[in-house]
Amino acid sequence: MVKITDVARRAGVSPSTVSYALSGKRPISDETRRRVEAAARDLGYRPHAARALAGGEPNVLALAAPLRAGVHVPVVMRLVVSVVTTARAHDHDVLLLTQEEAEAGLSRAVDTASVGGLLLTDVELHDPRLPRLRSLDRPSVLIGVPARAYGLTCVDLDFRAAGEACVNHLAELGHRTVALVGSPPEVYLRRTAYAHHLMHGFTTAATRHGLASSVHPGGPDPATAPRLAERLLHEHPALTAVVVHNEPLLAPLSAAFEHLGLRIPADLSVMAVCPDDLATTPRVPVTSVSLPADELGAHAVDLLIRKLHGTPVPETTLLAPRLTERASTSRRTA
Amino acid sequence: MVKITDVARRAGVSPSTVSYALSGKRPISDETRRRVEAAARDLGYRPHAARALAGGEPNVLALAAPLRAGVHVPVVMRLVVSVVTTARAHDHDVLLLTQEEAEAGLSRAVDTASVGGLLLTDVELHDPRLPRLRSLDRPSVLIGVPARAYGLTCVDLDFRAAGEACVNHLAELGHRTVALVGSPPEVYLRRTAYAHHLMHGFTTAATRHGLASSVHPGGPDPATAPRLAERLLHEHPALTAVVVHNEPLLAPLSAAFEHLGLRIPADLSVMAVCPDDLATTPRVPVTSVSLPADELGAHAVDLLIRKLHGTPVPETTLLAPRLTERASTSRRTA
DNA sequence: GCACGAAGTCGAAGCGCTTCGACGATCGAA
DNA sequence: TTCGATCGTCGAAGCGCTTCGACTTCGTGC
Repeated sequence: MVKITDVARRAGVSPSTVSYALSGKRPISDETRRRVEAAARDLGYRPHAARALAGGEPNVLALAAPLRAGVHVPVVMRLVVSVVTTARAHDHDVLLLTQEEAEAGLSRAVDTASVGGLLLTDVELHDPRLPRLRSLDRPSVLIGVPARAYGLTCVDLDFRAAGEACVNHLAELGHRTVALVGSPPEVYLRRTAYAHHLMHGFTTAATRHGLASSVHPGGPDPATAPRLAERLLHEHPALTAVVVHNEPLLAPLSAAFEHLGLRIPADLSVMAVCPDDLATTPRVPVTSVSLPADELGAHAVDLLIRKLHGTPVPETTLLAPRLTERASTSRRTA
Repeated sequence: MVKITDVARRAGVSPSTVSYALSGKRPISDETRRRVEAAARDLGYRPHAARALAGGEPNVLALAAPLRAGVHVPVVMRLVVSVVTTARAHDHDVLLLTQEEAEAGLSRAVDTASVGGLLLTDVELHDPRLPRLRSLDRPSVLIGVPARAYGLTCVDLDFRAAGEACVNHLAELGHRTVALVGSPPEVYLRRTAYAHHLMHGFTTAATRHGLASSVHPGGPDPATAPRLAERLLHEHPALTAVVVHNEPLLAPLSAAFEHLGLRIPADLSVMAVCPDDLATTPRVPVTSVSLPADELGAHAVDLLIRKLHGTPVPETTLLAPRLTERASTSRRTA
């Protein structure tokens, strides 16, 4: 392993000069800097973790991504990838924490490895990790907005507005009875923030528009789609529009409705809240509010990096929902 | 932050005694050890990364999981989770590296953070990361078996045997014309190890049994399933059995065949190589060779930890394929 | 021509921890 | 009783790096 003294010797300067030349924290003559840089390059010098010890900036972020039951894996994965990629762009690596020891894991990560900041996903309204998080004096960013966000930095899609946007769209199209097919029950039982906010927005907007509305957690298993479709139609005969906030169910549910003889959108309008590419999977492309997992991850990391630099950042950043009309929604005809 | 001197002061001993008491590397009287442990507990002491600097064991593993096009995300995620979980059980954390800078990332990880060992997934037959890996003198484990595995430690499902097992099973059932629906083309273009080995096993066994066989890369998009089903039947009129090694395509492809009027297994036997729970997704549960992602991740970490401890480990570990008969295969009747 | 500040460099200290070499105490064996 | 071995503990060194406080040159203004 090539160390800073090796570089110093080769460049004919002292270690501290190498440090300054490489970090730019003190003025160094062009001549010297060039020699140092050349030496570093020739030797393949890469600074060692000791940097963190000696007061250098830590360059690892911890990502707490508990993969809990009921979350759609590909979406989480996209988030993870965008986090890692963005972190790399800022010259940081990512330490991955999962379910196990969620709370203790945070503390451990903070001082065991040279973790500079924390990123939490799958945030619950009353997330048990928050007290620990507040007590740790490390910058952190939540991907998701808990009930009490005071003093925390949060980013998320504005799920409440997303729910409202769906209902507004359907109300404008003249629909009077709408249903939300949401995440699996366990997601609501945990009071997962995003699911809660979306449902809240959906219900509120429906009430405001005077629509009849109902909410149905959907199983994660696509095989349950046909049964669910039947149940919806049976329990709500006047139903003319469905909002699906459940990725694995979207395509099979659309198919199931068509199987039951409903034409989309003529007989039933379908909307979704999901990543854009999923919205085009069903036979009829689905009008949807985009779930920008990549953007969320990138934004979260950007904020965290800013906090690491001591730049003040907004407390809660909500990405405005983007609704894209596709072929699955139309004016109510029935 | 609580440091070792704090604990030492509170326990009324010197820092070195604390270190020894906690690590057990030298005999310490019960009395003293208890006091030290109590002090550490009271103060909430957790050792800092400096440990690595001073010659302690590094406790971070790097997981290089390039999420390349065409791989089935949920399977990778399962692998990742089992790696993280198992690593935690061994008191290690996991640094996640993705696509970007695959090769440089390895080197960086090794000396920037206190990474003790490396785990590579998505291994290609002639993986460009291998030279770098060999030059780094850090223990590593590949999840996947490249063409030249000499001097490396690899773990994987025995995909070759898996391919053979499928064909053997079908041959025993009297099938004479079989097809393999494989991973997306890009996976083969990269010469991804697992896909290659499975195809190889499939083809070899088919030849040995004198079966007519064909191989068809399958798109990742479920929507392409109906077309693919038609094409298969059209190009191979005598086809009576299909092996699917393509998770997202399994259910839609089964459905597509049934849609075309084929009864499974009466008219067409279907097999899969996939995680067990996916095999039960299609209407007719599919006879399958299990893809034990959890086991693979756990095993890989176990091996890596053993290597970190200096224990010799086998060069290549191949998990024997486990074939489970379900309702989708039967004796050829046609 | 001199004092003074800026530019450029260096040496040394210290980050939190482990580990090596001592050192006193205790104990059994001679 | 004495000697050596063992046990339990401590102090100090050092891991690779950053940073602070000098110190030495210069160039500039008067």
